[in-house]
Amino acid sequence: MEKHDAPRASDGEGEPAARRMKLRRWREQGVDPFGTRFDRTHLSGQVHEGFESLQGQEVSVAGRIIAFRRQGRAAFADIMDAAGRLQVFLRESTLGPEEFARCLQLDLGDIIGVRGAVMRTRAGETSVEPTAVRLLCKALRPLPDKWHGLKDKEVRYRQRYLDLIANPAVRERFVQRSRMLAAIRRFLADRDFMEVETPVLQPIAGGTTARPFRTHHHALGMDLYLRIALELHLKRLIVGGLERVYEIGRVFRNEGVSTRHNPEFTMLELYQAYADYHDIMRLTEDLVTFVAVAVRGTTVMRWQGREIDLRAPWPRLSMVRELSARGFDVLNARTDAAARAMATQAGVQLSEAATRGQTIDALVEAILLPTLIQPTFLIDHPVDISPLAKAKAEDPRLTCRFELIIGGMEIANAFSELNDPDEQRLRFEAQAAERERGNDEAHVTDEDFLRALEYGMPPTGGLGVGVDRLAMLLLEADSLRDVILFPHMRPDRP
RNA sequence: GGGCCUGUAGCUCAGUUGGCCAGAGCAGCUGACUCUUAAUCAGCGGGUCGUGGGUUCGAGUCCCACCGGGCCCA
Repeated sequence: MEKHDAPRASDGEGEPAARRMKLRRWREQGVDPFGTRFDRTHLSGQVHEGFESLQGQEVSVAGRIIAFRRQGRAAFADIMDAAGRLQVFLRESTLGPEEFARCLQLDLGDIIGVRGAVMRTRAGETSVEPTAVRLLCKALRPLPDKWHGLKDKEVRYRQRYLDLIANPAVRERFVQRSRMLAAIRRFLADRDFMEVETPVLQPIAGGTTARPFRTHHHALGMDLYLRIALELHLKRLIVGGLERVYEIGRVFRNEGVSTRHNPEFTMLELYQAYADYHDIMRLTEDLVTFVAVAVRGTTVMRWQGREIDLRAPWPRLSMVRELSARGFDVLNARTDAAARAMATQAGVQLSEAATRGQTIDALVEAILLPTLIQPTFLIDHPVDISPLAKAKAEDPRLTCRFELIIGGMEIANAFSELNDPDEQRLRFEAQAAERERGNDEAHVTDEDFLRALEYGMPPTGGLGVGVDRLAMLLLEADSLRDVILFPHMRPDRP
């Protein structure tokens, strides 16, 4: 194979080989292609916004080259930094022939720092005309197509950094997600909630009904589980007198992957002593509208082709009454079997052992949820699917619990926390019986938690919010994968 | 778990009924150009057509299996 002085794609495996050759050339010229630091004075946005006062002034800017237009003894490079793009106007007469020639070795994707005067081109483009250009990082792979961008969803999720480089809207969405989290923290801080962190690795995974991930602690020689909820530790803190606590953290559930499910996702859970679930409903209304206005400046969202107005108050809807109104009086069916028959009739598949509560739950999901587009508090959950919630005094078959439904999605779940340790023990025992019957999602008895309750937990209202789903709504995303930076994917085969 | 769709150059895509069909644009390389901004102009290189089988004289194209991804449903 004939060797040329200039890099040729045909010499190796295409473009990466050409870039490797340029890498060598920079080194031969005494330039470290992976620089250390650069004193930046301005972001691209500041140059654009402050042009009037900056014109003619020297600034230092840095960023990735995303476009390069050669024009004889001049060239235009567009660089991208955290704030956006900025044009760099490279001229041989300003840089000198040697330095200019060097700049022509730059590739799309390289990261450079430049120092020069702020100016405007004849075409009116605000630019920096550098007297010095420094290579800060050589890119060894080419960027996605400059015009069509990066569309392949698999690559976008697996190599999110490329998505962020190529698609500004994606970057903006994650900036907004960050603002959303900040707004939640601000809201809770204003109400004297204290942020805490509790264990992810647990000997038993409780706080909800879900299948956990299992892992192993070698030194202790024991299996541990990744948490499926934050609940039980946070309630221990209420016992300990912290009174208003919250945690925003990752939980892990060993279930399927879809546009609305990711095996690890972010939960917000908060607990407020001396409150009940009615208080928590009002708090939830305030929280969600506050965050919506903070992030979007409005309570009106456009989501999956529908308009959703988050303005409070939101209706409270009894699930059992609602089902009953549609001819499914499951709660008062004579037997569990009769209850199941109603569901089957409605075309809902159930296991043979489904309890009345599970039957109601399945019917709600099939019949009610899809109709609840505007924010709605669904209340009156059966006690057997709510093992940690206080029962209603007026009907002990139901609990003081609500789920917030928006856009047909469960966004939040809350209740007046059960604080009677003996009652809690009975609930755990009922769950254990469930497990015996083969439901491996049933709640596991947590003796340590029961002991904590025996010391006394004040009446408490608790709330859990699916942060990613809330993000879908507020950021108007169709899929969870569009609000999670690195959604779960099967391992890529090399 | 079920159904539908999908995988061709670094990126975005086209490839008729199976037959000079392995292509285009961008990106890359060479050259020209000191105000471009999807720069332009001339030329050049680049492919295990997801993987493995099968049918056929002949497969990117048809069949089967597998791998990955997307959407919808339970």
